[in-house]
Amino acid sequence: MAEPRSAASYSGESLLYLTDEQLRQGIEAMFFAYRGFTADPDRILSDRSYGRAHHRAIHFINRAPGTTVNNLLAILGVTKQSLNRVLRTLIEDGLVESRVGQSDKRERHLFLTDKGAALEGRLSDAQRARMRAAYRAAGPEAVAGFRQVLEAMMEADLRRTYVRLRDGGQ
Amino acid sequence: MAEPRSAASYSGESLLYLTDEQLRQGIEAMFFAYRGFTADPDRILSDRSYGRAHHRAIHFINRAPGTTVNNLLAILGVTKQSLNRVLRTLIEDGLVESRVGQSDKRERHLFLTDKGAALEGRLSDAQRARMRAAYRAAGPEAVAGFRQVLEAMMEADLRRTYVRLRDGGQ
DNA sequence: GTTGGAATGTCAACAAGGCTGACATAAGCT
DNA sequence: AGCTTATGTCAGCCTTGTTGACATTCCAAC
Repeated sequence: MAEPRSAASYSGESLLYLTDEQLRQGIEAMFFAYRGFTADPDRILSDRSYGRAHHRAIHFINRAPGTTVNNLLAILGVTKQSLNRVLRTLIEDGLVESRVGQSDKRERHLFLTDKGAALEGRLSDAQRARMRAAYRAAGPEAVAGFRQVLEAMMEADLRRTYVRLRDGGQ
Repeated sequence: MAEPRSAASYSGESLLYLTDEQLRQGIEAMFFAYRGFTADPDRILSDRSYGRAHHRAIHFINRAPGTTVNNLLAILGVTKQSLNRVLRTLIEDGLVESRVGQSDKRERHLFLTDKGAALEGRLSDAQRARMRAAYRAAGPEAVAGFRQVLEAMMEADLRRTYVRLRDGGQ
């Protein structure tokens, strides 16, 4: 007990929100909340023999129509082989269309079909409904803080991707 | 355009934070932030042939020493077969100790060994360091909002588990 | 022009970690 | 004695991550 705890050594400003206990509560909140976050789409997908990976692909193709496979890889952070398997089933099932690039024929540009857009809508609606309820319960100031902390938690390169998507999309 | 958008139909209070676009940004923030959230522990574990499932088990055994298998199942939300596979390797490797219950000898109470506690420390330190940086960057009000929104996003039964852990643990 | 490297995407095989189902064992409860 | 509960285990399946090998296409250097 010779050394004061770092949180107590600044008397002017309260740093009690940075104690190990507070941080651990935040970590556990993140863990439990993420389960809620994915629960509704998971339920919808469990029928169709699709999983979370399909959801992610559909989401970002909808978000940036015409994106290339390579682009999607960078966003999703998986290997191209892993993504390819998911894309193949989505293409076979007629949810995604893959068009060979005009300028560069190595590239494939990805689009949702009507059927794909329909599933995307169902998944988004469910996920947004939960998000909306949480936002409404917490209020606008809390939401602003929520977004700030999440943004600070991202790895630098993903934060750039996130911001680009956010500012590019409307 | 005959119908006004729901966000615009209340003139007294700004509900602009509930637009679909805002909600989608929140969804994507959650997705990218969770990657950052797990990145550091994942890196540490990738050497050892352990994965995220081992991390979760170790975390909650450390959190509630002496917890039973059934208890842990409820917290983690996986099947006993799945958890058992993870626990078996942790016990074999001498990170976790399983003691038969005194009052009810059917139960197994789980504890971290010194070796297990050492790994838990490394993992927590890494995860807390990122959390601390994010908290510090965002500030105390943002952190309060962050926690509020996460809590509102949990499924009801998990929120109870979360609150019980939070209030029980100091 | 040809050729060699880089970029892009596909196929095959494997591992982790979810899942269900069936079953065994031991212990508590009625 | 018989039912229920807690736990562990085996077998087999699925999703989704991985690496390695390979085909196609583009581009730049020669």
